[in-house]
Amino acid sequence: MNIYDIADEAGVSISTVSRVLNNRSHVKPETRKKVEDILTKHNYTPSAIARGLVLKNMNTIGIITIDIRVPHYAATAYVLERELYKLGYNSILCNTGGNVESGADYIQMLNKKGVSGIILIGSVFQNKYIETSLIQKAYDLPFIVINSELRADNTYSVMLNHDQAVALCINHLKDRGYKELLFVQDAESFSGNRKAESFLRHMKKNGSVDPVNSVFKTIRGVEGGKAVIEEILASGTNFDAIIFGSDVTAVGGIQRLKEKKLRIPKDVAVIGWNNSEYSTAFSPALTTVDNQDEMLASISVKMLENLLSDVPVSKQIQVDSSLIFRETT
Amino acid sequence: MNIYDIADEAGVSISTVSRVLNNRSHVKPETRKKVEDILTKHNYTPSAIARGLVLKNMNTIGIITIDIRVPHYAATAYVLERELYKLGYNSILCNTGGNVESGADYIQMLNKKGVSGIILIGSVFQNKYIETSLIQKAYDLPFIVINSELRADNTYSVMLNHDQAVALCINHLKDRGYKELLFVQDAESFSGNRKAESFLRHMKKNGSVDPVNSVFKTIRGVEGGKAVIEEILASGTNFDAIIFGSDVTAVGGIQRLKEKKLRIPKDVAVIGWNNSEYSTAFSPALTTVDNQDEMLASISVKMLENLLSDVPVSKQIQVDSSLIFRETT
DNA sequence: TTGTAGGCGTTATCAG
DNA sequence: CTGATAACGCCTACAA
Repeated sequence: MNIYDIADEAGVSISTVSRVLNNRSHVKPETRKKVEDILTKHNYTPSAIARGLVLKNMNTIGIITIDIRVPHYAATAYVLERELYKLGYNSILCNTGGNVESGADYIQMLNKKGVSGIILIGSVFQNKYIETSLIQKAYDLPFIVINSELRADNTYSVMLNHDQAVALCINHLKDRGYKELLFVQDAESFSGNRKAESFLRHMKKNGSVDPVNSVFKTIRGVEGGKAVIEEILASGTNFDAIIFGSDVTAVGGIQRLKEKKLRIPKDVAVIGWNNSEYSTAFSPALTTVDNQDEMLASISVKMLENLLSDVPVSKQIQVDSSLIFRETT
Repeated sequence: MNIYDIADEAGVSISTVSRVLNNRSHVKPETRKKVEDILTKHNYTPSAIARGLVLKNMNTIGIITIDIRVPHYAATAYVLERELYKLGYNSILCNTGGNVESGADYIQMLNKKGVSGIILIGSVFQNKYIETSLIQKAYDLPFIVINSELRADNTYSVMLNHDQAVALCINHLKDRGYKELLFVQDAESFSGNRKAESFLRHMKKNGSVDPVNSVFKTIRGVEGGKAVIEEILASGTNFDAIIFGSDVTAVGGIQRLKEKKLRIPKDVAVIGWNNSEYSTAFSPALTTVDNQDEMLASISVKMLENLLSDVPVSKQIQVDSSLIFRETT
């Protein structure tokens, strides 16, 4: 059933059918009614593909992430998809699995499928490869990058103000009387690096004795958290507060700290990051940084919407964070 | 840049270009080479939309779920997307947010965008509305339903063998010497109901004294777990083992049990469900049911692939589960 | 082996 | 207010 069939049955031309379909003016009420009846009678829906061909636009956008199973990414993707849908767009989900080439592939596919734009969640691309090959493959598509950045035209970044967030943590801990702060970086991503750098910068500024040795690295997760505590203890570093790059890692860290008979927050204060389910799932409940996933996602959609209607948009937006106080500080 | 431009530059017709594009035979090697050079020179990729119009197929499939933020669903979606991509399909992600009408909307959109099939993760639709309105909107599309079912033609189900999984739990607990088993249902979904029904059936078969009062309901999550323990305790029911509908809820339950000075697994055995991150994040590590998310997803993709190539496919597939033994039993 | 022409289902531009 | 007709970019008989 296509527009011709409808036109025939209504005894009008396809132009008229098209007009009522897109409810344009310049069509007599009676005619409109007649066509609409037939439309609903057949439960007719126009082919988005054919429309896409002429409009060069399928009302879809691509969402690329490393792995949708990461709760933090899923939270972002959820809001993106829902907001986009409200605006009439469908979302094509792409998981690169951490493979950059696979990401470039996706971009090419998305491009030929006529997406209107692409939103990247996190550090999907981290090397220079991207800035040559990849952007060529879709140089006229707008890219929104959440919590990372791409050095190319028509790419826009929306990110947490990591620097401000870290400052929040440090000030809170200082206020509470903690003096020897540590940061645990549990990802080599853009955000991970930013947090660590900010931490170092603030510590130096505060005249901390040995800021350089106050950052420890581990892998994200409960085990990583346990391991890094061992490492910190073994290093002989003095500390009375630890900021973790994410809640899961913090949870692992807390477990090991407890096993070592260190009381929280009496002996050691702990701050997590993400305000995830983990932060309230166990006792003591984690003081944590609100990652603003929903906000970042909403802003990204708004930005894309503006971009697509030629409304000027700033190249980068940073969103301030807030601390959620619970039992570990 | 389109197929005409390429043809012009190569001094051939568009049919020839089309042939090399789809690497068909019947084209002289030299001609092919010549065209290919120009193709790569311009980094040309054919428009999937135009191709879709004539082929009536965009090589995309729709994935509908209630909420991608649910880890269990995200795990499924991840595998679905990756496997589908290997087969050349892109995935359009849809979150209904629990709204059935919104789900029907999605189906209509997917249909007019020319998806080749739709995969539902979980109990996206649970009422009769679906079976009339919804199926009409896309009656010729194949539907694969994971861990739920739809009463309509061309819908196929892939699900965990809940009955076998529950039997596994019960037998394991009995073997360990536990006698008074309880089941906590934490979702009114298809799976949730199936687990509870299976539990009841097995308990009756085993001649349990009061099977009916051995199922308690709560809401999914840490708080739900805590609450249901209070309820169980208040009810005066005797018990020495509890099977929870999911790990998160079990984790909450364990916390409250511990607070009540009940030792695990000495006084009470606990089994979770999903083998999620929660099951190993805390001590004691949860004995849990493997939900087989990856397997269900893989099978779903395989099924869809067969369906799309007219290979006969069974209407329903059930996958046996296994128990992962840890410290709570 | 290659080229021509028609069709896929819309939208858009002109006339009328 | 309405109707031809030409795109949109590709695939595919059918011809050559």
